[in-house]
Amino acid sequence: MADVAEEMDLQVEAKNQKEMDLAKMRHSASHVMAQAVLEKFPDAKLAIGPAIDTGFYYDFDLPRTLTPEDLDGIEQRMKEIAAEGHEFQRDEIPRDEAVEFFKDQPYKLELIEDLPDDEVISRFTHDSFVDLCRGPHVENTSKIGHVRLLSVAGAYWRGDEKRPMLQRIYGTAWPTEQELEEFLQRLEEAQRRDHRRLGRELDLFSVSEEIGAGLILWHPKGAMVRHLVERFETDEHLKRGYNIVYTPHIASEAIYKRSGHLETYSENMYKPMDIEGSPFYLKPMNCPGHVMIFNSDVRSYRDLPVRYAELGTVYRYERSGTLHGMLRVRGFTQDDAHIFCRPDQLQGEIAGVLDLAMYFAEVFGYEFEIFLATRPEKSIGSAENWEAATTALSDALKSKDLVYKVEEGEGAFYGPKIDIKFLDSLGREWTGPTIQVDFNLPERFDANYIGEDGNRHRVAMIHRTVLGSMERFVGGLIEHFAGAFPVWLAPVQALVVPIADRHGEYAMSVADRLRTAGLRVEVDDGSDRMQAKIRRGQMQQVPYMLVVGDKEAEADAVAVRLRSNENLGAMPIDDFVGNANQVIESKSLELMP
RNA sequence: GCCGAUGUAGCUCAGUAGGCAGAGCAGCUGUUUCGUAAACAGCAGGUCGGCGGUUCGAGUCCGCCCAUCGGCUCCA
Repeated sequence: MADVAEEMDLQVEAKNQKEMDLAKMRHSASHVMAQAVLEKFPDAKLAIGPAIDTGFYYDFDLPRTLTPEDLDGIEQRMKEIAAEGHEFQRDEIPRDEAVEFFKDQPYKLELIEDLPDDEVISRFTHDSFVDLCRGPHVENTSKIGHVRLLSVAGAYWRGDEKRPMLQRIYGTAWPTEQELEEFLQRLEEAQRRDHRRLGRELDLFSVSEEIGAGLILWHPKGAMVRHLVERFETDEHLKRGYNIVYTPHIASEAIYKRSGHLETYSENMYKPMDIEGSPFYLKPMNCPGHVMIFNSDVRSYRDLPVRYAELGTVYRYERSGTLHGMLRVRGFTQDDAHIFCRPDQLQGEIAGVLDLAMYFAEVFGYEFEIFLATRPEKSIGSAENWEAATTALSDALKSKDLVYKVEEGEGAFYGPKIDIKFLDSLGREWTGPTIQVDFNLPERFDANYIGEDGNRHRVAMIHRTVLGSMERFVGGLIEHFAGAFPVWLAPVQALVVPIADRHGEYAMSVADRLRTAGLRVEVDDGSDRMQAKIRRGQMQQVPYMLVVGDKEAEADAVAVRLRSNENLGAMPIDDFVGNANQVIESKSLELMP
């Protein structure tokens, strides 16, 4: 038993080894791809070609833009090179020789220039292709795995928009054909779940060119999902001692001067509008408003902590090319809150937020990963404050027995933070809760409280969100559940399906009873055959389809079909209502108790 | 914003060589009244993303603009 930890270590090591092998294989595949590209375009300038989580890429400066047909040809040639089994050979060369050797490759020259003086410069050669590379590589080109080229995209040299735009070819490589197929199927599955596609198919939301890019129109069904999430969110906050506040959507320039947003955040703020000669801004953040509420009165240490929560709608400028469905928008509603407390209350307050975050993760069925970001190089606030706040964050995490990873220097300039990433049912990461300690705003707004000693003290401030924004969160939910929301969130929970016209009246009476019992119900009283009605219900991911015909009308029953394709047969209406309400009240992810 | 691609009916898409704008699904009307994932027939539906240009004639060719999609973070 003593060896459990050791066993775990071995597993971690094995996992790391596997990842390294995969990266080695993929990076080697990128070299083979570069050879194929260079054969096709002898004048190509090579940039970099690393392995990434999903495969690999290589950036090229080419005489013309690539087409999908080019990719087919390049992939074909890669397979030939792989079949020929050329050995990867490493050699080291002095810096001046490297400069001479890569004299026609400006990007490689720049890379060499940036290498530290004492760095060994190495090349890898296979067949006719030589690349500046640290390695490592697989032994020969036959070991690059099962490769598929995926897409071509623009990418700035070194990610810098002031530098040349290169062409990047993305590919993936896997040890076996089967793993490649599984990966491609996961890609398809992700496409099938895309919230933009499901948003249209399930009539949840849309974006109108005439309203404007990056601005979400919530249709009744999507709005219902959002409403239910918000209601749950609000109830939980009230239970946990938060006070709800509302702050305006626009505010005068003065406040953003004082908060510092005009200095540090103006890139994301819209141009001001003129109100009787004074500039007003659309609010990009809710914090200044909450601070003003805190400052509207003298606060005693006995009043603290104060927790202001707002489903606050903010508007931020995002560059047109970065917009993405509901996930990256220009106007969105945060489930925002600011906690004002004494420094000695920080840890407890942070623990409270963690508790809430963990509860939400559980209810929505997300796994999660936690990151603690510490003081960056450029920062404000005293070393003692940073130390105390960072300790409060980590102690709060420890008090909840939560495992976390420290990200040194990744905190905001105004304070350390905890970032929690939700992992959805496909294992993909989503922005989750964040908890930030803020040293900046209390200073700028002189936010304080009267202590036991009768003196003024600087208040401690926590900025936190649990769901992020309603747009991003609901967009994430759509993909997480592939549109099949748990019953408590389903916009339509039950679809009553009369078999023939003569059952219409009974169907209506069933629907009325269910509505009275609090369920969201629709009746499909069209002249389609039952099969067609069920099909529509299935495609709309309605959890319960209630078929009613002669037998059911006679027995005061409904025949319950679940969207999981299970047919439960006839059930007294009261039994169905009891079951459904149990599922709904418990926010179960199952369809039946 | 930048690179590339795309934009035709509510949705998915076809449209050949520049010569009267099409299909399936959805919608509407009628027939059918049916027991667990698509009944049958008919009808209607379009500023071909927008603006400008070339042409006798533009969905098709050219220019500008808008929007959408894939990227621009994973650093030999």
